[in-house]
Amino acid sequence: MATHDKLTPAEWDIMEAVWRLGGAPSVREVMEHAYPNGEKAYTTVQTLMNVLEKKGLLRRKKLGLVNFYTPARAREEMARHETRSLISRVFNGSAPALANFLIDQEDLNLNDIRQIKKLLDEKEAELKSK
Amino acid sequence: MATHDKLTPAEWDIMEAVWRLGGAPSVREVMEHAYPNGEKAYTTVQTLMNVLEKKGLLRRKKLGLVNFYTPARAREEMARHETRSLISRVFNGSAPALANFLIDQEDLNLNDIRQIKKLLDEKEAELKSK
DNA sequence: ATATAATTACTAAGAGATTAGTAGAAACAT
DNA sequence: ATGTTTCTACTAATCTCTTAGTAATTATAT
Repeated sequence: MATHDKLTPAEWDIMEAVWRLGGAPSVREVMEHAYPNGEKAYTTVQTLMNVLEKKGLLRRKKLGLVNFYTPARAREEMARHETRSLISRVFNGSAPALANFLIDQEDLNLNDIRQIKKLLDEKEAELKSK
Repeated sequence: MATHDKLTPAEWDIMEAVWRLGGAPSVREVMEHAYPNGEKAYTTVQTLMNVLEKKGLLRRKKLGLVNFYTPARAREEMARHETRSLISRVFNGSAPALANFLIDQEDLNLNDIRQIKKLLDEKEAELKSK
């Protein structure tokens, strides 16, 4: 249920911090990591984290009187989700179309290109072997 | 001013229709194209289009008593913007990281791979010639 | 000419996102 | 033991997005 809620920007900030910190950070740790200059109030961060728990993206465990939060999904999983959403909205559902666009529009240097080609070779070999 | 407002999902729907229709469609044309089964009320579409005009993404011109709208930005420009936003949020600002992810995670067939390689070759040649 | 239809401008209600305050409990410092 | 800090739970204000209604205006049909 609520298997795939989309992350809002503020929520993404929080998740980034949780993923980055690793383990089971508290509200305070997340706040200090995500907003080192007090950009957001403590209770704002707390609220966001509880919203994320309700959405099923964080898990909460109380030790003593303090809540500790762990991510319910890997960052990579979210990256895939966001990427697919871009592909379907903007590139008409075609991953190759996004790839083309990237190569056309974004700044890739010779090194990048070489590396991407290597990956493609590997993928190609993998496909052929099946 | 307001040089780069992000498109919300509903706004994206509208812009898609405007881009697709070409020329200078009216509210009714956009509505019929974007929501052929009356999913949204006429005035909803109207409101969205006026918001988009305020945000600088559509231009409005009144002929007789009817407003006609033209996109203020090309679809490709928006695609670039959205893609960059993904790259910076999710891929730590690295376009090659997204490319790698795509190749790893998305379903590319042999044809796709061949075509992407071709593009890479062209890009490589272009870079070397400078 | 009068009713009907289409369009606009304006307004607003409801939902979701963002921000943060307040009250109360627990721990801590002196 | 009392005052300070830190945390939670709860509440709420504000903002943005989404949806659509209403009133006025113009065009169309008969």
